[in-house]
Amino acid sequence: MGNKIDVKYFEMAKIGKALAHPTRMFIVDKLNEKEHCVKELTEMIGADISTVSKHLTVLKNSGIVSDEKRGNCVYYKLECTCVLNIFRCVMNVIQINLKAAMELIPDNRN
Amino acid sequence: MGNKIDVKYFEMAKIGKALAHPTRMFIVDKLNEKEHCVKELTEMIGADISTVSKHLTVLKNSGIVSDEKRGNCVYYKLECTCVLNIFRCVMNVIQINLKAAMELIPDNRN
DNA sequence: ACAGTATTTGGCTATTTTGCCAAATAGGCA
DNA sequence: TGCCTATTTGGCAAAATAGCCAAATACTGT
Repeated sequence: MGNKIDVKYFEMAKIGKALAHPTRMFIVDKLNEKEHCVKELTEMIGADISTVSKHLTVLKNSGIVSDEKRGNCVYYKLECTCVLNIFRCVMNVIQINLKAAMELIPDNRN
Repeated sequence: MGNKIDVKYFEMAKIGKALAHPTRMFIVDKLNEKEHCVKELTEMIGADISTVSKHLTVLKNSGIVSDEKRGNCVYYKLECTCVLNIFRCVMNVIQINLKAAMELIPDNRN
């Protein structure tokens, strides 16, 4: 790969990677409302619990979420709420894309 | 994969994926300053030009950058400047992570 | 200690992503 | 037209990611 890329960009990409999966985006969105344990998230997602656990590990390793064990369960919560800015921006990009796509469609008033 | 994940999160993850590579983070950072053609970026990055071209295609497909052909060259520029918020947030997360890491290191005043 | 619940880890396969090379395409200019 | 530069595309091998199952781990309550 490119050998002139500063370490900084690898760190940044690590956060990008953490957000590069629908399930993880979903998790971040849910944790925004309130903390959840693995089992709760698993039920919402509908995948194997080991899969969900691994997604949570990815998010934790990137620093986006943190976990705390209480009793039988491990609760995850958003560590950095500025991630929500990312959400807003992402929705913005999607909207821009959508608008551009609409313009390609022939106007049906003609 | 999880069958209960809304389409919305797939769209969001598509943008995450676009930012999930050091080279692409680098490109976004450079395009923030000013537009660049593929050759210029390739020289900065130090990879094969076809590789850089493919990274740019990924960014373009996600809607983050746009391209314009002028004469012999194709110039790319940031389409959605709100991506810079993502940058700020990402740097923020990195800083938080760093601080946490520092606290693990035994204080050398002792 | 034992059973039950919640979570993580190991292992394996399937899929996706990368990155290089070579070839194709496009525009500028003699 | 023919040559040169810039860029994209096709193809392929290497690497990274995802998701499931089974097994290991951790904590609760009996």
